[in-house]
Amino acid sequence: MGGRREEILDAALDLADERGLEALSMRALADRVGVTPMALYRHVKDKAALLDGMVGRLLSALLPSDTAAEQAWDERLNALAHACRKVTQRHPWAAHLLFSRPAVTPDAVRAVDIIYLALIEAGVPDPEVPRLERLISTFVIGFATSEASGRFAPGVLDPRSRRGQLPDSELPGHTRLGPWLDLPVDLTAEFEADLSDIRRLVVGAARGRGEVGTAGGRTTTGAVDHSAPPR
Amino acid sequence: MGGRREEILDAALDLADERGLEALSMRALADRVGVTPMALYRHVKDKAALLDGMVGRLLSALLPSDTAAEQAWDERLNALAHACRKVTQRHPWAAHLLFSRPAVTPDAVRAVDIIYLALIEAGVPDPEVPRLERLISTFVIGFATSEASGRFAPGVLDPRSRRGQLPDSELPGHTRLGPWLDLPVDLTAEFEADLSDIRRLVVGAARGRGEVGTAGGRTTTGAVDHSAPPR
DNA sequence: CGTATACGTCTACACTGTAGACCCATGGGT
DNA sequence: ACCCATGGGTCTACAGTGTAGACGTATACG
Repeated sequence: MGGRREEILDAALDLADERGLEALSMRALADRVGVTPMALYRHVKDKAALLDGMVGRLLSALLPSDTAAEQAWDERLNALAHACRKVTQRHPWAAHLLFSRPAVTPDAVRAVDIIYLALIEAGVPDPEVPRLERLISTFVIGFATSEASGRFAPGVLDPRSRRGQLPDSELPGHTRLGPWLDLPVDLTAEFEADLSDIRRLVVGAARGRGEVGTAGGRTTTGAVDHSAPPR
Repeated sequence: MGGRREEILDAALDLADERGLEALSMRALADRVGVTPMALYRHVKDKAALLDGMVGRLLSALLPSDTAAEQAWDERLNALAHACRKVTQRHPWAAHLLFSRPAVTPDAVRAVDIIYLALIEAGVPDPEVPRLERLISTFVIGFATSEASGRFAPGVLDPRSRRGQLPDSELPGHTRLGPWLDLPVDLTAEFEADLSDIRRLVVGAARGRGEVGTAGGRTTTGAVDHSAPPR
């Protein structure tokens, strides 16, 4: 009963993987399923709904495949982050959709809950947890999207020629960093390092930390007000 | 000489602001400019090039409007971040484009340079600067995009009904956080808090920091190898 | 004068998403 | 035996989309 919808979604996934998202038209998809374009609308309200269904399928297939709940909080966070990156590596077209559609599917909520639990276990005070969840997920999805859509490096022009557009005097930072900019980046290592930094940030939030403050004399604590519990 | 192109780009900006990005067709734009669709192609290679030109114009108009270079590094970072968010607040459609098109325009490079300089001045060791720049810009753009495309909250369903899809036993994190999830979030305050956290992360990278380590016994330092300077 | 250059128009093509009407097999219920 | 609801599929048609190609025209410069 109704396995047809999943067939269609999977066909759409394959098609997008092979020929890119912009090649995913209702007609092309119908062709691949071996059916008339309009037949798809029996199983999918819209093209938008089709896309939603596709990311839903991705999330359910790859995110909460966690058999191990015995790991430490930071390992669980890491696993989730890497799973997310793996998805957008396998399906680069999906990255943008993760941003456009709010995380409203059950599996997405489940993923959020995993992060909540990890933060709580890390000792982050309850009122801070939602903010940190958003911070983490935003960064992870942002990194994955940047990588998938080529915002990080190579592009068509290497950093050298990119810089060439402007006189060196306009770009003191670039000239100062000089050779460091030209080496190829190992994005996996960088992702790891970033996650490690974020982990540090979480443990910082776990102890009340107010003394680490910035060098610039600013006094904001980085915490939103949580003096009074909500009614 | 060629002021026509800017006229067209500005008309496109206005149109996208008023009626959204999906209403920006070559025909509609041509109408607004008072011209035939094909006339646009004299000034713009593609529709893609049109979009690129639009974000270029946004960046050049709003990002490096910095008259004050006398501020401390963290204030300059803050200013840049807030400018970015302001852009995507005024032009929500632009958020996705920031991710899709690599930062290749001169103004984008200039923005990157500003971040480089700030990090250097903060005392971050040279080899770490590019990574931290990517981390920061990724987060800032990610936050702006999330906000602009409704990934953060309200959406159509409030958190209560969202949670309702799943049994509470499946979402221990949500139930534990309970009331904190239902209050409206002040995204401006949250952004500020996030930036403050990131600032802390930067000063952490500035001193060699290796002792803060995670609670879980993991020993990664978060730094990529920078023992040997590149040739 | 001639000619190049910038700008614009018209027509046409191949595609897109999708509304509306119609068709046909299956399986119960009466 | 009938009827008819339901799930699946087809055909046609419409309004839009981006854009290639050929053709026009007006100004500026040799």
